[in-house]
Amino acid sequence: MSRPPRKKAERKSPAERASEIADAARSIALEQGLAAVTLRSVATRIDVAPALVAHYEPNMEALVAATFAGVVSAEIDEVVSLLAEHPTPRERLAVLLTTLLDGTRDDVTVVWVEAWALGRRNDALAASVRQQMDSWQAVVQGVIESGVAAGEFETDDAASVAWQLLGMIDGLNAQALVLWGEAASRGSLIGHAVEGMLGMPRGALLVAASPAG
Amino acid sequence: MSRPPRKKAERKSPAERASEIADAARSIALEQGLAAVTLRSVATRIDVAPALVAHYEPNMEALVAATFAGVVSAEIDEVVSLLAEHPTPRERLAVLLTTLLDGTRDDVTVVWVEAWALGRRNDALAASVRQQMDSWQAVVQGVIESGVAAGEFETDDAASVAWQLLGMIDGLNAQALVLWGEAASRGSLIGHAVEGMLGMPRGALLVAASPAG
DNA sequence: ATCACTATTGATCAGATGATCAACAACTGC
DNA sequence: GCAGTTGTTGATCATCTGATCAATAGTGAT
Repeated sequence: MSRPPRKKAERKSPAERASEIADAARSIALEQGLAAVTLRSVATRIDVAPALVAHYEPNMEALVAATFAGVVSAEIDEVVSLLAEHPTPRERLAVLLTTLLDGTRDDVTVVWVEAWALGRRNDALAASVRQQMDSWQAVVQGVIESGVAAGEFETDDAASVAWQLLGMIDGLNAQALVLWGEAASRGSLIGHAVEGMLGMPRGALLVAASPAG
Repeated sequence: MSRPPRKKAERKSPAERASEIADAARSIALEQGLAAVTLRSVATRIDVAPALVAHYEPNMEALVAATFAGVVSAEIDEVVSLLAEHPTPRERLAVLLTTLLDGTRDDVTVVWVEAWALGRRNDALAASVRQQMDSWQAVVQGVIESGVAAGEFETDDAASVAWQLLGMIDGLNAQALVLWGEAASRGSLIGHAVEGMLGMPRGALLVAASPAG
């Protein structure tokens, strides 16, 4: 009862239509997960025939993979610029943990979780996943290395610590996504865990993390 | 070229057939993931008509949920009995981390990851996931509490530490599943993380963890 | 041996999915 | 204006999914 049968879509330039498709795919992914990004769901959202979406994309695997990459790289950029606002490595690490674990980005977490699962049957997506994980790792490793250089952290393998940290964050977010209220608040204890990994005194990391936290 | 067209399935007792179906679903889940557990894949594996599987199960959601629960509860039982072989809480915790992070159970990790994703569209599965997470948490919490009582660990919230620990383990396993060789070895650093969470001296946890490790 | 019971099946449905292609129609350049 | 280019579409396919149901054929009880 809500579909005024679409007449004909406005004719647009390929570039414009392509980005419209990408945007639609992106918002569907964030709202309903990657699995909901289908030929027809994308077409419906921008009020266009399914065949048009197929015309613009080589195949759906590619669109899903590209959508995943877009969502995650946007998240990375956002966090990176947030980190840039803070002077010391300790602060940056604290902000990193806080912002990634406060539940603000649960929609992105859903995308991650579905990407891990779908990636087992979508090679292009699997490649995107590995690539974005590498990007994340590079960001975290950078923070850690600067902290080591500044004498705030202590480790001889910043790369591994970065991987470990990412794994922990992802796991806690996935867990929170499923339990949703049942589990303990994430983030309070991970501080001590990270202190342990980086040879910091107990409580040194999250002291005065956010001004009004 | 490999299907001698099935003639007729042997007639079996309901109990026997039901467990045969459960077993088939279980092995499919471990070999190919939960998403591969379909009416037809299960029927094919036990060489039976799809309708028979439907006859034994109220619906596929239920079978998938039950299969997940079966896989995970078996894993829990296995780990619990492994823990029972070790006397001190510190050893038990070390064994717990080691056995869950050595890659031995990657097939179960796949099931977990797909359960998180599929659970968003399968309520019965979502309920099973929450239930099994609770079971896991209880096991870990028990280890931690015994360690606190023995004066080996230090925390005033064993429940939260258990949740945190599980989240970390799940995340690291999921990560290892995707990267598979690219990432650092899991488990070496988590020891220090856990030491941080439980107020232990650096290196105290994984010393002499496994006899020949 | 015959009968009632029931495990099992083939056929079939409805609903998704991705994908292709000839045809239409709106621009653009001449 | 007219023609060529091309964005767009409807129709249609092939596959996969879960699910239902009347009909068949073993099985155990009498």
